[in-house]
Amino acid sequence: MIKYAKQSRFIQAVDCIVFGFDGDTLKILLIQRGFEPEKGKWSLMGGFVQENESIDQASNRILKQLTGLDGMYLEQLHTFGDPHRDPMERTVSTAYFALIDILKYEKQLNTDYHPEWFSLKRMPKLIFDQQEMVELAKRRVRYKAALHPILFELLPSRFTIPQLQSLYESVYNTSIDKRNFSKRILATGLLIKQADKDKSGSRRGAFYYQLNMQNYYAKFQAFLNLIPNPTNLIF
Amino acid sequence: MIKYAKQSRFIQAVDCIVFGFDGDTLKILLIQRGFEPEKGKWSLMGGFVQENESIDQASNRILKQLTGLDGMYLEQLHTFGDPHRDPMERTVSTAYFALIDILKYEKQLNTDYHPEWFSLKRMPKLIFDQQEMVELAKRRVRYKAALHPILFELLPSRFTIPQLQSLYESVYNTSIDKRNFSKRILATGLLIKQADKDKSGSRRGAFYYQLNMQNYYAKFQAFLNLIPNPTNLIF
DNA sequence: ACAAAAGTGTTTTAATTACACCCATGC
DNA sequence: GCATGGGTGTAATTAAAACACTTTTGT
Repeated sequence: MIKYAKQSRFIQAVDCIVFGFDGDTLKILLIQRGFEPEKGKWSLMGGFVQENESIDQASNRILKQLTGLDGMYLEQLHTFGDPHRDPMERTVSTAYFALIDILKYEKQLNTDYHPEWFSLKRMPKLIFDQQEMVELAKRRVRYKAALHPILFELLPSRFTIPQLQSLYESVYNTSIDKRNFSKRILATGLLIKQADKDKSGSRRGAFYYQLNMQNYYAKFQAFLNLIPNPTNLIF
Repeated sequence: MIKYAKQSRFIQAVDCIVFGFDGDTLKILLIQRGFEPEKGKWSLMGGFVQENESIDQASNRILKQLTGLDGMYLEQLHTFGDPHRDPMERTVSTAYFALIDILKYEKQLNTDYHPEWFSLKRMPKLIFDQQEMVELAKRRVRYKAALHPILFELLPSRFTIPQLQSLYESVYNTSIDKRNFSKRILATGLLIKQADKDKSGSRRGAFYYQLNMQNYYAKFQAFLNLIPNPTNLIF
């Protein structure tokens, strides 16, 4: 095949920022890097794009290989292309972020590469420019979650409104009035009330809800009001 | 230098979608591709990332080389990595979009590569997956402009409120009540009224305004209400 | 009977929408 | 003097925010 002459060719990498929620704290999944340079250091789930796969496919494959996880929400974040970001060799990396329910994927999580969940507040230093990737991913999640119902991806398929509220509160590091929160959330038409309750959090129990998937897909791209005072947010 | 063994290396490209406004219509800048494959076909401003530059730098360089334009608003859009997107050779392309005032850059526009402005409604077919890039860029601009004051990048430094309104109307393909529009826009605190008027559009003339750059940078990342009924928008 | 979390309704305030007339000017 | 686009104010409506008490139930 004729090829583009005299052009440089680079390694194309993918790095995945996996956010998880365990019902209490927002966490990030890290592994110990399996090869040089920086072998053994805490790192994002990363790898190289192969000849026969798209970068979207590569991100899914790499996540699956390193953690056993698949089928989760995964979105392209940004491409990092500083010529010196990887000291070994020029590497362009496209970062993706994923959102999962830690408990749901607990059994699926493959421990070959010793993945660990870290609280966002107590993360180790990461290699290369991965700290920057994580900062951008955090901002993107906060930004997007103010308008779109992505945080449901962090919860089990059945969840309670108090659980949902505590998730929003931890993402925005704020406290929200529960009367207004439940009004706002129910007004989206995204939730279907279940007949039974989660009794683990209180004596009285809180009703379970499930997503109305029809409405979820239909309204996903629209602007929803999911948090108080969105106009005052700066990212 | 030791390198990553046995990994594929790909061409890394950049494609730029340049949106421009001439006071009347929202347009896109295209050139006739200067090399094979698809030589002579209408195309985005594209090129290859070099050894010594970041992809952000490459996007600026390529725009400058092909059009003479620099210093405009330029933002990374998305990275396209389908293995067959370029039939010649596996190429990963990072798309950027730019926003400029067509008239302001008219003199700076270099015609070596025969760039032409096309109305978004009457665009020729583009090569590879560039149509998809343009669609995504249009959606991104509409999305972002509903919340952030990016459309000012399409206007001269001095502009009138009717001009601004007609820009919003053409981006959202709608008509907006002028009383509400001017209230909304002035309420942002982004505009400084000038003493003189633009007499070109009417006998009476419309006052010029300029951006308050302090407030512009300060509020750029915040959520602003710039269009009516943002909650009803679907992108 | 009481502690602990769930659930709910109303008032107040703020934001958004709808709507119509006068103004300035060049011809 | 009239046609053309520019500029402005107010009332009505809707959405968001503030706020407190009752319910359930395990101990």
